[in-house]
Amino acid sequence: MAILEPIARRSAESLALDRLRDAVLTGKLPAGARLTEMALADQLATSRATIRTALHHLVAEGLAVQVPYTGWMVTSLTANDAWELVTLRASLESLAASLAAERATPDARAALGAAFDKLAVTASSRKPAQATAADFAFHRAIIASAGHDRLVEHYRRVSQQISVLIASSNALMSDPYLLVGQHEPLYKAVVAGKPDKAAVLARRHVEDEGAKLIAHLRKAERAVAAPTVRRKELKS
Amino acid sequence: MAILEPIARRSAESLALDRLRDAVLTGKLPAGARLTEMALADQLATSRATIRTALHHLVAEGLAVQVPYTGWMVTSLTANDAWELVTLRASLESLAASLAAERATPDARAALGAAFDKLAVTASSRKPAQATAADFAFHRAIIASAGHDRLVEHYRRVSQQISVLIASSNALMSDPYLLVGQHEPLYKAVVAGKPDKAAVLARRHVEDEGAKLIAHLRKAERAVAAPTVRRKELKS
DNA sequence: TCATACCCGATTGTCGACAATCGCCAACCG
DNA sequence: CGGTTGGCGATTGTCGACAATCGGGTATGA
Repeated sequence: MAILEPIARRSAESLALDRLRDAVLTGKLPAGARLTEMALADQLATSRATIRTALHHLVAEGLAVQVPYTGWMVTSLTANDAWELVTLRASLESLAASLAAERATPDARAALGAAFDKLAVTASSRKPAQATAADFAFHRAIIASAGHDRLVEHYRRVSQQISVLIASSNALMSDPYLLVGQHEPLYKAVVAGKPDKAAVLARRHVEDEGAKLIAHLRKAERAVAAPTVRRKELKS
Repeated sequence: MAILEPIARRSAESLALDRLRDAVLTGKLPAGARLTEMALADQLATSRATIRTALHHLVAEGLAVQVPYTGWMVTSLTANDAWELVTLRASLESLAASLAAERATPDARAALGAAFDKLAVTASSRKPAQATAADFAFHRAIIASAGHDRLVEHYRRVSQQISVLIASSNALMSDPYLLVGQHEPLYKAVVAGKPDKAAVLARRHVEDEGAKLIAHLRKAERAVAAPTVRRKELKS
């Protein structure tokens, strides 16, 4: 019966949001960039109203901020923000690991195994970008295995901002070759169904990696006198 | 010098958001209520655009949901949602208690003490509504003491939904007389500067209270066949 | 030379109107 | 009589125009 796929007719708002989110996460719109409604409306060939709701969603996702009567800009994050994000992520991921170990379905276990295998493959191939992607995907798989919709949503908000942080700071993450060893204990604890151990390992892993990121950012902050973003840099 | 307060000229959007949030949290707009832009625009005497951005914020706060081309409605929560909210709140509050115990400033400690005293007073006065308010305020004080802006934001989102849940279910919370004893160990652990103990106590307290709420909701769900909200009930 | 007041461009805030879409219901056909 | 199709009312999605507000620059005066 089901021969034809449904054609997804999506609203312009939703399309605009996807474009904007992608541009931010890939760094095409760098942290701190000013977003003017008219310019975006021109570029995406829609009206300001459409752009406006897309920007509201972007703010809800933590990727942009709005200052009244002045404008919108891509979230700009400091080392202190990084600390906030890491501590939050550690708590959320710890909860997810615990739940995943406790109540993961066969499907979830399979997805988790696939994500871990993918991580192993990309890690040995030594391509940093792919390895980082697989790293994030593995963590997302753990979150998904928890069977907790709101947790997914909160985690998404936090991890997306961390993505921006990493992209905008050229932070060098761990050597891909080490990735497998860093994730293996957590993976095993989850599939072995040991909630408490999984929770501890998840927290420690996130905090360890986070500590490197934060240290990197603190050093960078000391090096440059942070230029406050002013109203001028429009640029077509 | 500071004799006159600055007059806060706020945008209509912001005012509308406040009205809507208040209506939801006080139950004047009950869970599951349909929100039509035109009706709200009429009542608040603004345009649909203003209402729309306010509704977007309400969604971001977790108090409403939007279904494309169909409408907006006040968040309607099930027992499973309650489980999600409680587990999340426990993790967030545990983190907050740990941080608060570790790095709370004198100001924060003072605020915490005031909140606890207020709780003790209202608890002995046996006015359920005030006691519940003081309960929430005490927990908010702990979150604030953590010095973690994003944690405040995430916690707010979770706790507001729990408020809706409690208000809409007439869930009877603990006897006010017991409130002090339930919070005292946590309070002492925080001001004594014992992060690990505070974290454990916070988690346990939230989960214990949450278990009661969830049990209450499960029973209520079994009793009534949940009526699916349809498009009809408009009501002027 | 410095402080003050004013003006001006840029951008968001607000509005009303039109188009697209959805769910329901009745008419229709087998 | 059951199922399908088409239309209808209601609501959101999208648009362009005008008003309110902000920040910076400039003229003005002592």
